[in-house]
Amino acid sequence: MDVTAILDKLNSAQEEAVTSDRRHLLVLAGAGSGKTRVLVHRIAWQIQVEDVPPHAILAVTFTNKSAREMRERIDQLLGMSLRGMWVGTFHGLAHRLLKAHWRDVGLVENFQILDSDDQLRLVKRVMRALELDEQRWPPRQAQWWINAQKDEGLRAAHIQDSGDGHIATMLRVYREYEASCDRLGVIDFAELLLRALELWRHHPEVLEHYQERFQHILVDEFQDTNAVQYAWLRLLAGTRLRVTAVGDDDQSIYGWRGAKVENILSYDRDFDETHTVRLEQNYRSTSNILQAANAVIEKNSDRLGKKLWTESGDGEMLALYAAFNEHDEARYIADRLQQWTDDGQRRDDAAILYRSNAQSRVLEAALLQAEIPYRIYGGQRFYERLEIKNALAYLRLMLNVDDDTAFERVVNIPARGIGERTQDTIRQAARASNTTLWASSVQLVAANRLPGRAKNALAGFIQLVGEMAQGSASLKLIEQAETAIERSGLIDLYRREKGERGLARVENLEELIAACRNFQADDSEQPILPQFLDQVALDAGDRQADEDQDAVQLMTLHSAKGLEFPLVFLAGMEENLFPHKMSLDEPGRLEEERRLAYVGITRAMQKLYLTFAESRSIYGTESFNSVSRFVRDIPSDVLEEVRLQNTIARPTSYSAGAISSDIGEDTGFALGQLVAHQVYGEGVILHFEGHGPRARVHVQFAEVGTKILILDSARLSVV
DNA sequence: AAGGCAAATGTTTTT
DNA sequence: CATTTGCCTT
Repeated sequence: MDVTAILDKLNSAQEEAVTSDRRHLLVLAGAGSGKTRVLVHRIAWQIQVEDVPPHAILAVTFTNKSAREMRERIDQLLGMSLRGMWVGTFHGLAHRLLKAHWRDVGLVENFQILDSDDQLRLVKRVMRALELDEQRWPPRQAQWWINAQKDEGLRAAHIQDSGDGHIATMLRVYREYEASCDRLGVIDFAELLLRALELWRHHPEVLEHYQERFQHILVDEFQDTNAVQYAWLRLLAGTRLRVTAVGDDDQSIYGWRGAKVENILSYDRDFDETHTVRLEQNYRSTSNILQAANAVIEKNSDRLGKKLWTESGDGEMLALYAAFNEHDEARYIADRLQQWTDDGQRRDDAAILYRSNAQSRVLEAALLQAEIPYRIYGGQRFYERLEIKNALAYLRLMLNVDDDTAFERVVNIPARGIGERTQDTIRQAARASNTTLWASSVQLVAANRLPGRAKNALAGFIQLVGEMAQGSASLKLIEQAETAIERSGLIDLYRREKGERGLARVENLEELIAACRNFQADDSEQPILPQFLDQVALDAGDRQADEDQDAVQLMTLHSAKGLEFPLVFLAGMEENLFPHKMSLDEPGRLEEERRLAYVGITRAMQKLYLTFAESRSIYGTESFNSVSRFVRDIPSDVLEEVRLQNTIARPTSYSAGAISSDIGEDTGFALGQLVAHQVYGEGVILHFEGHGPRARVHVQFAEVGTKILILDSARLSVV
């Protein structure tokens, strides 16, 4: 076997990782160090050199995107398709297992997946049934709590009722929620993983079967595994399977979602015969950028420790822009982007990253004004949109009229006179006779136990769905989707909806049809619709953005993980915003913010701009934050501060809002001068900044504190 | 049952 | 500030 193709172009650390023959392997892969490459090449190594059959390999990722990418790259490298190899997300694999072993874990055969939106609805209903005050007990919080327990592997029965009011209440909701899920035959995302774990725990024979089948497990983004995923892996690994874990403790940014960095920190304790390889050579960024990243992350404790380096040159300095406010910040970024494209660069190569979504508005406005095309990532995902979920609910009903979740969702959409009252009656009847909403509706109509109007409306619905379902199993997927969207009246409903919104909804429904057209079933023997619905439930649907236009990318730091851009802006580098004020009190959470900063910095390949605003309006109130501590951690020899007209070396400290100043010679004012403002009253001039029309002045007012004003428009008068 | 208004509320979100 | 939510009216 010629192994040169597999080892070709790997550096020594990468090669060490690819070829390691110790039982377990931990690859600590720094940002931009060729992590996916190592994973893919190691799989190729196992198949071609170690003669492991593809079906004995299990590769686990977190996102569908990376699963797809991995599969593609292996196919490419080996020049063949590896049928039989399992590559998927934790959730996808869990789903696959549960589909095969539903009986063993107490599920119904056609169990449905509950997404977070459906989950919240169900939690709400449960809480209403328990007569809990929604003010006092926000359903979102209960949902959060339940998921947190599940992520830790705790069922309601495992949790001790400490008598504490809060926990006791949450526990009651959890119990009821569990019961409801069982009754409805639905499972949420966390439950997929938990059941898959219980499958191993309670069915050794099943576990053994898979332990015999697989020889290698490879896990990507290992730092993001939660307690259940980790336990699942350890059980599967048993004493024979070999595990390759690839991850970066410095990029663990999902702790708030249950991810445990500890898993990677304690890997070689829990798995014996472990070899650890560090990938520290970076192929992405300039040396200056890496220096900044290293300096920021070094301040964290509890690291396994890594230092990125590169063979490429220093590159450009990092730039820091101190904006007067968020609008100034946005305008500055737009200016730089304009220049970038004027220099002949692609907008696609530039990204603006921020801590929270709320920051995107102002940036958008500035880009719009500057006529710079942009694309926003994040926000609502395709399959989570209202109109899409409604269409899918009709599809689910066509497949199975007893799908209560779907029934409830669309029984009155479009409005057909089946209001809250009628629905309540149906629910009660269903519960009383222990049957589904559909069955009890049929009974209620037949038994004439509803007011005339409601009865007719409900009978109409029953007939409609019945007709839609009729013979639909023999139709093509796309025809079924058309039925769901048109016959249900959904499309007309949204066509009538006025404004942008209605238009967008109609377009989205058309998009759904297109998705059906393109859908490829895994198993062509089986009916296609259920396969489509399952896939949709587990795939958020890559955010539908028109890829064709060259556009600047806007996204949160979290969504930027794994991506890279020649030009990056990190906007809003301010205390309280980043690190976010919610994370300030706990050291652990602060460290996660720091890792987020590290992730942000390491996205940049050539040029990195850091910007912050001295004044920022958040939710209507103005706040003055100092520059982020993460900026202050960047060594001054790789960072230069940008001023409006000229560039000066970065001052050594930013303490107490000290901003270097130019003297406003031609302004008629002097430092320390007493001035008056029409609104703020009297104050003292502290600093001048900039020149010409954008010159700013810092004034300490007696009554309202320090304000930064644009000199031209402030209309200050000498006292 | 739909539409209008006031009130509440606002970190990050792979599945 | 701006959007979503829930309550209330017709």
